[in-house]
Order: sequence, then structure tokens, then C-alpha cells
Amino acid sequence: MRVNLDELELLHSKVCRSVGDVRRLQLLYALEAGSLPVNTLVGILDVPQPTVSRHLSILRQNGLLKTERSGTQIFYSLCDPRIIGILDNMRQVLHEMVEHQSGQLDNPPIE
Amino acid sequence: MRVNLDELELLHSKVCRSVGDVRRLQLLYALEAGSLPVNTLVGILDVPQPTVSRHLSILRQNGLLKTERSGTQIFYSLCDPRIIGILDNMRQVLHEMVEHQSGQLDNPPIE
DNA sequence: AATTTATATTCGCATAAGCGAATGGATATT
DNA sequence: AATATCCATTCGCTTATGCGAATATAAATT
Repeated sequence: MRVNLDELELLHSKVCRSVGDVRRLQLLYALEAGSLPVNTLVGILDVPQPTVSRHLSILRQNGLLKTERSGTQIFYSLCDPRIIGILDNMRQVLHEMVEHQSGQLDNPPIE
Repeated sequence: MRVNLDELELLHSKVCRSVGDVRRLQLLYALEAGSLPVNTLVGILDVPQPTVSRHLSILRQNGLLKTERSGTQIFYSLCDPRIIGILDNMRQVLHEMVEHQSGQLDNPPIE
């Protein structure tokens, strides 16, 4: 399938934005080991169910999560587990950056 | 330096959100090969200078870019080039996901 | 069919984010 | 010191995002 570069760039930014929320990041990591139903995720994040459903919906719409129903429950899982590996890489680099005080948050401007 | 996990998680999401904008993504890639002054970046992105400055400021505040003045110009550069490698990994995975039609954007809900 | 459980969606609201136009500040040049 | 260049910031505005409460839907159970 042919993929336009601009479309890929837009997808790239959308996916990054999707991950750019603490709760959604937590949801992705919670699903690292395998699929889980919504109520379990509600327990893990300890936030209201509609909030979890909304974030799950965003992650699904952006192609990061997929769903499968089992009875009344709906299990969410990662579309591609490699995403977690990438997030881990980023986290590791950020950890080192903060540790070494270089490339610090709130980098001072020129003057 | 000791790094709190929650703080790292918050930083992680903030950095992802920073990258989650097409123009900021373009700025990061524009700086892949080395530092560039603002007016050059304005030419590359072809958007008003204040817009570029605002996005550069956000990337700097979140620890992704650093600055150095040379005369009247201010050169921006990546704090850590590894970030580009990570973004490339993600882009590659997204490319494959779209190509293979699995984990597609706008994944259909259960019903 | 009524009830229960699990999940999604709607609603109203508050805050955040992005934009262009205009303005301000710093440095270099004359 | 006046001017020009380069960049940052402010302002007013519009749109997007995130939230909790309430409501709707779907499947299973009785």
C-alpha cells in the first residue's frame, strides 16, 4: 500500500499527541503485558470509568489500540507491541537527560 | 541525580505532547543535521516568524532544543540527537502499520 | 421482559493550545 | 545615536482538549 509522506507525518504527530497525556501513557503501559478489560484499567488508573473509556477511545481511533468483546466486557490491547519498546527508548533517553542535567527541562533562553 | 518515576512519567508525556504537533515535528527533523537560525527555519516551514518562534520556545522549554546566539541570530539545535532516532523508529513502525492495514487509523469499535 | 453488569456517549463547563498581527528588545551597522 | 536585522513576546481570538455527572447502549442473567 502506497503511503504519502505528508500523511505519515500527520499520523506521526497525531500518534505522538495521543501518547502525550499521562493517563493515556499509563494505559499503554498497563496493556504492555497483554489485553485487559475496561474495568480492570479503571482499577489500575483509579479514575472514573467514562474518563478511561474516553482515553481508550482516543488511543483506538489513532490506531494504537484494538478491541475485542467477550461477554459484556471489552478487552483492549496494543495494535503493535513495538510501540512500547519505542516509548521505553524515549523514556530511557529522557531519564539520562534529566540525570545529566543537560538538555534540562525549562532550558534557559538566551537572555 | 535521583529521578522520581512519576516525574519521569510526566516529563515523558510532556515531551510526547511537544512532538505531537506537525510543525514542531518538522522543526525537529529540520534540525536533524545540525543547528540552524530561526530565519532559516522560517524559510523551511514557510509559516510566520512568530509562529516558528513560539514552537521553538515550546520545544526548548520541554528540554528538546537548546539555543546559542551568534550576532543577531539565534541558532537552535537538538539537546540529544537520539531523539531523532526514536522518532524515526516510531515513524517506521507507523509506516508498516498503515501499509499492512492492521492497526489502522480509525480502528472500528466493537459495534 | 425486567434487572444487572460493563462500557460508551452526551452535555456543559473550564482550561489549554494554536494562530496572525502588532509590538518589544537585543545586536550589529552606519 | 539612528537604523536595520533578527528574534521573542503580547494580545485578542478561535478552536481543541479534558473533566465529571448524567445518560444511553449492549450483553448476560433472572
